[in-house]
Amino acid sequence: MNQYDKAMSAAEQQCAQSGSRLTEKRKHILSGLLKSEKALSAYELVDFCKNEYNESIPAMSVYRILDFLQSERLVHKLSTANKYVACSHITCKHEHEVPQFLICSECQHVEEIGISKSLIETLQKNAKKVGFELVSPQLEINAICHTCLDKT
Amino acid sequence: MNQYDKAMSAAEQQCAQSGSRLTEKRKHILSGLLKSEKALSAYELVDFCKNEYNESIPAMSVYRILDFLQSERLVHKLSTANKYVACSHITCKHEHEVPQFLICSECQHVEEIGISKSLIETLQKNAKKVGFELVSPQLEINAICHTCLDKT
DNA sequence: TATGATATGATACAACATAACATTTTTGGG
DNA sequence: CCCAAAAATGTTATGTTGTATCATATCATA
Repeated sequence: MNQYDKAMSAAEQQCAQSGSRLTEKRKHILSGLLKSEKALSAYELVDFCKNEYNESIPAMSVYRILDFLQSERLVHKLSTANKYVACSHITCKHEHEVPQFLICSECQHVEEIGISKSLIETLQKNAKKVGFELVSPQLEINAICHTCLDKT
Repeated sequence: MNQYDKAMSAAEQQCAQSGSRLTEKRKHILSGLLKSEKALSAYELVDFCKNEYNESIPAMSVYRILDFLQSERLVHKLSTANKYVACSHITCKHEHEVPQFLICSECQHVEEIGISKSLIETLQKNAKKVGFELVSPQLEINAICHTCLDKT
């Protein structure tokens, strides 16, 4: 079974477990994110569904579906880009770590990595110094991927 | 001289040094950010100029002025919030560090702190592992400030 | 099959942002 | 001092992201 199918079936499982439904439309949106190299905007997902499935989903519904997928921890929102990505760890069993996203400023390619406990502790300590408590931090860092670096 | 005046005069100096002009309108926008507890959107700055100076600046101009102020390193954009803040270190002489912003999810209060060399190195190393080079990273972390924590 | 809960549709609009072109203001050389 | 070039700002239109509200459809089950 390839990565895409694995992710889809893991998503099914996740929803079954939480007693929610992974409907056709929700699957289509998730599939768009899984198949894409880049993070996609809600409106790009509207286009994807039109092109791939000849299905017209209103933007409103896409936003709702994205909210649902985020609540199931299947999708992340990149707030710096106003775009969405499938969680890279859908197929993992272990608890999700605090996610960190590296976003290529050139090609928009995104890598999701975990943050080590010690790094989080450092961030927490620094935050505390100025009177803040981290809640559910998520790091988004703009960088350049090696593919794009090599091109220049 | 109070903090506000210090910041303004440091901004003047900075612009003089780089051979650019800190016009009235640019000063007004910067003053809005300096006086505000929170990060402000471009449109909130339009309102500020109307209220404070009875001056109607089109949104377009505010965006241009914000671009200018950012290029002079007097202002930062918080991409997660689509809002803008005055740099906390306008009055410092030393080189600007990579900035990190703690943003209160409740009251929108923002604290800017520097990131230690060692923390940056760690981030850099982690990025490299997945094929990315940091360029000019900026961390934005959503958290809760103690004032808001105490309220609940 | 009726009922309530969940999911989706339709319409309108708010908030953030930029493109393209026009006008005004500033500045420095003749 | 005046003119030309450069810089700053104005005007208008439009693009992009996101939400509010109310209507309708679909599903799960008693």
